[in-house]
This record gives sequence, structure tokens and C-alpha cells, in this order.
Amino acid sequence: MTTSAEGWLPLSPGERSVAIEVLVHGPMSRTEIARRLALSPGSLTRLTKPLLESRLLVEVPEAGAPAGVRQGRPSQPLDVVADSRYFLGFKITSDMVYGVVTTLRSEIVARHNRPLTTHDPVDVAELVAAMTRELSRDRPRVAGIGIGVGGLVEGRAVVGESPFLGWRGVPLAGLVEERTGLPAVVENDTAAFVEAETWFGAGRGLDRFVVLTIGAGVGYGLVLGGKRVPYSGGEDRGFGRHWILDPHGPLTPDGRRGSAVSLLTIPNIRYQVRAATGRDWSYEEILASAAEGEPMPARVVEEAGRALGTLVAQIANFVMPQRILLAGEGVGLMDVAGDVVEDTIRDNRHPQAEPVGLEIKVSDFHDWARGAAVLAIQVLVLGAALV
Amino acid sequence: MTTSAEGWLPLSPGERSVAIEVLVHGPMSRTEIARRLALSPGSLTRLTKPLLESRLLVEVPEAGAPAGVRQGRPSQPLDVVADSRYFLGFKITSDMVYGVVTTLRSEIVARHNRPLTTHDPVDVAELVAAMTRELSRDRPRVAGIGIGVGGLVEGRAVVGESPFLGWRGVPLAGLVEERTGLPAVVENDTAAFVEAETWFGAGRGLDRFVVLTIGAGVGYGLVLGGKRVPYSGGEDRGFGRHWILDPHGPLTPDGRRGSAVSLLTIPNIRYQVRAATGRDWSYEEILASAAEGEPMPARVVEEAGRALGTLVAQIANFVMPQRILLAGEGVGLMDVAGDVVEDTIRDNRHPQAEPVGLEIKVSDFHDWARGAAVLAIQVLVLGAALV
DNA sequence: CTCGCTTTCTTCCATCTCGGAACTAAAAAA
DNA sequence: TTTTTTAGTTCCGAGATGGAAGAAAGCGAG
Repeated sequence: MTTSAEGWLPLSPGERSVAIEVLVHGPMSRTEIARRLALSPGSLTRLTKPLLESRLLVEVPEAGAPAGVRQGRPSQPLDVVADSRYFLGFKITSDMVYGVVTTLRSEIVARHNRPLTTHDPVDVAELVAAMTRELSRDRPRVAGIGIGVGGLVEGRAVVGESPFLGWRGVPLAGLVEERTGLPAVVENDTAAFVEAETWFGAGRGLDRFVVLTIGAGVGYGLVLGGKRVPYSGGEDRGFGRHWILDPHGPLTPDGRRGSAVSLLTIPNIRYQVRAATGRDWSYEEILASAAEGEPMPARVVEEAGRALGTLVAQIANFVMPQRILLAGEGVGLMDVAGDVVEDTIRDNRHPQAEPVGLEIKVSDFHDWARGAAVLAIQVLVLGAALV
Repeated sequence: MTTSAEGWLPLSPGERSVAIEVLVHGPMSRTEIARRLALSPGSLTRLTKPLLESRLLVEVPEAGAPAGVRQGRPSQPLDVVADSRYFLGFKITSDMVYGVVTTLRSEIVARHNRPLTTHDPVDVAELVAAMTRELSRDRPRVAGIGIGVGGLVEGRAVVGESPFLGWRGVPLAGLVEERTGLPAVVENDTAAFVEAETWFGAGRGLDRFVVLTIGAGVGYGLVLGGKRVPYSGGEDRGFGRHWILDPHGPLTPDGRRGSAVSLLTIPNIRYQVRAATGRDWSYEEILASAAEGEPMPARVVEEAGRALGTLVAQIANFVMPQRILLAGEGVGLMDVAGDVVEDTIRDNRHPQAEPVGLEIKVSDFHDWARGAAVLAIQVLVLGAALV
């Protein structure tokens, strides 16, 4: 029983907002939804009826009832059927494709990686299609595919420019759709990650929200009014190369002197330590040594901590977000240099300003793939009508 | 014939959006309004009818018709009657009260200043009331008063804390209303200025917009989704004291070393030059000498230019506004150090990033008073239902 | 066990707003 | 004068909303 890619459409705007509220914020009674969306109880009966009929929402038993305290008729929570549909998400790096299967609630239920040996678009699409077959075996109700790629993506379908893959104008979504028969969306990987966190993660329900990722590069995502601000021009990793955090900072092969990229990314931190010590260190080694007080790594890590604090403070000062999510493979930095970061933030902010809502999330490539899967969820829920 | 303070209410949301569209963007035909608000022509007839009946809008002769090129039935622009109501705006500084009268379109039609010799709340209210009488003499249709004060203002009515006036919890709006019989709103001066620019100035119709003011202090205002983001905590001038733009920058009595306040405000620039030369310079003198190449002022001005460029670049990088308005008494800096500013901005941004939409506006205290008057306009148009 | 209380949810209806089709109005072009 | 073009109006049906009244479902007191 393969479900078609029809999505939830057609839904009226009111119905859609109810569906999204439940999807994003978990099971909720009609009264609760009415309160959150500022609607009358009557409207809620009307709006939920078709959603229940189409089995998009179901009534679920009341969760951990605060029995005894409660009075009156018990509420009847509504919930989405999280595993009524599955979604595939892929993150393509230069030498690996990471894939996950998620539920409608964006919980990862399976994951799978395959090395990428060629950058030929058709071969990549074939690989994604093969992984799709594997991942959707024994899992009939797959509703869509999301793919995250570093680089510029146009119209959620075409990779406009991706230096690390050497692509220009590759209609990846189409290639994958042809080979899988499933609807596919392609998006910049950071953008996908930000969408995922906005819908299902740290940015849930927030009006102003920032995502900062540290890893091989520096990523930045801005969410205003609950919607991600699309990048314009300078895309993705490119940003941080020009954020000068310390004009007297280290000079590295990548990024300008003292830039966020030079100071914060894993390759450049490793470069700095290697240049000073003459031998190769892993990122974890550097952090561990710094924690133990070895001078050279400690200096580099402390400098990175100060840079990160400066960066976070600047963002907090100018954007005034309700929360800043710090994610990526490089956030281990916070374990070692957390105090430096905190101090630097405090040092660069008005003492009476609201404390920065900083949240740390260790994330790996599967989280990026999960982000891509969220795009597929959004398409299903909202229809193709996305920005 | 004193018009009551009833405002335009009650207006339906649709009617209000039409009224605001015309108020803010100038005379417009029904078709044009329909296009901008994405409404049907039929709706426009319906929505404009009551507005025309209440004389809130009027039909005006078609402006500079591109005769000859035009075909079909000529359009019939609608406009507000700009001088159907007048609004008073006051800006209170520690030694002066600046007042203006504006039209509904926020054009200044009269201005008036009076020295402030005491900081006693009642005396200040009396002075504002006296100025109100003078300004509204021969001008019967005054609809409201807006007052801008440096410091923290609560509920658009009470000055929560204003260090320079030595106030704490002064219900200024009430005091003025009692003495004038006119509705009064009080707001932080920078906030008022930002509102004015958002409705009637550089931020008109923009989604993401930033105002940066340089003068006695540094002011910052953020507009997202067409609405000003309210300050939380660290208010107003206080901000910039902690924005460190150059850790090795000058140390001044006010603001941290190398902070925006130290580097950019007029008093601190004058302090730097005085400290180095041993004599007092006016701000204009400093700029002129710098322009002529005199080394010491030139160094201070160049440093200020770099700081401003850094600041603008940071804002552009993180907030990605469609426009940044640079205003205040200190923007003369741009005439002398404009190139340095531009260079520094370019230096701190991704080369492919969209160029910064930087707009310069020389403004004096009357522009701040005008900003306060806009608050009164907003209250009239939107009703008390403001944030 | 029943009655009353409380809270949730449903039913029903008056109201409001909108879009769309058909129509009128006004000017230029043929 | 007729046709074309654009602006604006009239009219009506579709859809969404809130509010009032009522039904439902549990709890506890008597």
C-alpha cells in the first residue's frame, strides 16, 4: 500500500495551522489548540473534524493524567500518527552520503551511510536511489525524500553551485525523483538543518532564533517571525570567512586573518596546532590536551573560545534572538572553553541585557540528514508552496 | 471645534490596512491598493466606502498624469487629508525641550524649543503643557501628543528610569494629559525615532530594517516583519558602551575601551582630540581638520570610520536587513570618512553578499521630536492597541 | 445511586469578509 | 462614432468565525 505523494492537501489555512501545531508541539487537546491559536472552541470542532476523518490526526488516550487534581470532563488530546508516513533524508558530503529514515515527528528510526566514490551527478543520484531502496525496504509508507547539499540550491530542486562537488546547475531533485518515484526536495544543508531545528528542535515556536554551526566550516541561519531568512548571495560556509573576530588573530590557509573560519573550524584549529608543534593532532586530542593545561593547545582553544564568545555576543546584541543554537561537530569546544566563552559573552554585552539563551547541541552528519528529511515533511504538510 | 481623541476607530482590520497603506505610501488608486494588499477590486470598493464617508480618505485629482501614454478610464487616487489633524511631538533632553507640530503625514509644520531649568516631573509636565498651548494656538485640530525621553519607558506612559533626568517611575503621560486634555504617549526617544522611520522614513514598507544613530550616544533599533523589536533590558544608549569594536581602541571616560561609544560618539571623539592636543575642539572643527589632513584629528576620525564600518558590517552580516539607516547628529563623519567606512564594510563581508543598503540621514533634535509625534499618529490610527 | 459541579467538546446560527462575474464609467484609439 | 482599454461598482455565493446553548464525561457529596 504505497501512499501517494499527495500530501495533506488540500487543507484550508485554518486546518493546516491546527495540523502544524499538533505536529510540532505534540499531542494537545482541542481546548489547548484553541488557546494557542486564539480560536473559538466551535472553530476547533470544525477544523479538527476533517483532519480526524482523513486520519491525519487521531484521538489518543490522555497522557500522564494529573489524576485527583483534575476536575470536569477529561480532555481528549489529538495527535498525529507519527509513523503513518516515513521520510528519507540525505546529506551529501564529498566522500560520503549519509541517510536517515524519520517519522512524521522527525525522529530517526534508521540510518545508513555509503561512501561516495564519484561526483558524477547521475552516479550520485543512483547512489541515493539505491540507498532509498535499502532504507525503504520493509517500510512501505515512505512519503518523500529530502537532500542536503553544501552550496547554492535553487528552487529546492537544482544545485546551482557546489564547489566541493564541482557541480553547477545539477537538477538533483529531478534525477532522484526519476529513479525513485518519490517526491524529492534539495536544499542547502545548513538551511535544511535550520528548518529542522525551527520546526522540531531548539527553535520550536520561537519568533527570533539563530543557529550557528561549527565544524568543517561555520554555518549561520536566521529565523525571524518563525520563518528562516533565505540567504542572499554569500552562501553557507562562505559567510564566516569574512567575519573578522580578532584582527590580530591567526593566519590560516582558509579564511581571512582572525576570521571565524580561521579561529573556530576544526580544520583550522588543527592547522594552527600542527603549525606550532610540527605534528598532526586530532580535534579531540587538542581539546583533551587543552583541558589538561598543555600550553600550546590551550592557547589555541582559549583563543577559539574568545572568538566564539565574541561571535555569540555580536549576534545577541544585534539580532536579539530568543535563543541561539550552537551545533555541529565542533561544539566540543564548549566543554573545554565554556567558561571563556561565557566570560567573553558577558564582556561584550550590556550587564542589564537579557542573558543569551544559548543552547548547545552536539550533532553529527545524521543530524544534517535529518534536517533534510524535515524538508520532505514540510513539503508534505504545507504542499509545494514553500519559499 | 476641538476634535475628540476618538481616533479612527472603530475600523475593521481590512479598513485599517487600507488606511495605513495610503497614509504611509501616499495617494494611491483603488487598483493600486488592491494590488499591494492582494485584495480583489470588489473588496476595495467595500473597504474604501466607509473611509471616504468618514472623510478619513478623500478622492484627489490624479497627480502628474503621464498623459498620452495612458489608456482607459483614469484612476482615482485616494489620499488622507494630511492636515485634517495635527500632532505634537516633544523630545526632552536634560536642558532643553524640543517641540514640533506635524501633519498626519508626519511633515513638520512648526517647531519650538524651550530651555529646561528643572527636572521636577511636575515642572516638566507644566512646560510641555505650556509649549502645547503655544504650538496649538491657531491650530484647532490637534489630536495627540507624543513625548520622547531617553531612558526606560513602561507601557508608553511611565518613565521607568531615566538617569539623565534622575527620574524613576514618573507617570509623564498622565501628568501631561491632565494639563492639556489631549491624549499623550511617552516612549523611549530612540524607539520613537525608529517607529517614525519605519512608518514614514527610510524603513517604509521594509521587512528587515535597522536604525543606527550616532550623536551624544549610540542608538540601535531593529525592525523585523515591519515591527520594531522592543528592547529588553539594556536600553537605548547603554547598548553601545559594550559593543567592543576594537579591543586596542582608545580608552575614554565613557564606554569601555574601544567600544562603539568610545569610538563614535561626539563627546568621546572630542575627548580623544582634546586629550591629545590639550585644547577643546568642536565636532565640526575636528571633521574639517581631518578632511584637510591634519594628522591627529585625521587619525581619530579614521579610527571612527573603521569602527563604524565594522559595526555596520556586523549588523549587515547577522541581521541581513534590507536597509540600514544611519542617523543622528554625528553622521557628518560619513562626509569625511565615508571611504574608510565603505572599505571597512567591504572588508568585513563576503564579496558575493548583497551590498549593504546604507542610508545616511542628518538629523537634529527636531527629528527626534517628530519621531515622538509619530507615536501619537500611530495611537490615533491603530487605537491604543499597541505593543 | 443520584444529583450537582466542572470542564470539554459539539451543534447551530448570525455575521462578516472575501473573491468572482457581470456590469457601468471614463477616457483614448481606430 | 465605435471599439478598446482600464477603473471601479454591484451583487451574490462560499467559507470562516465567534458566541450561545446544549450535550458529554468525569468527580465528589450526600
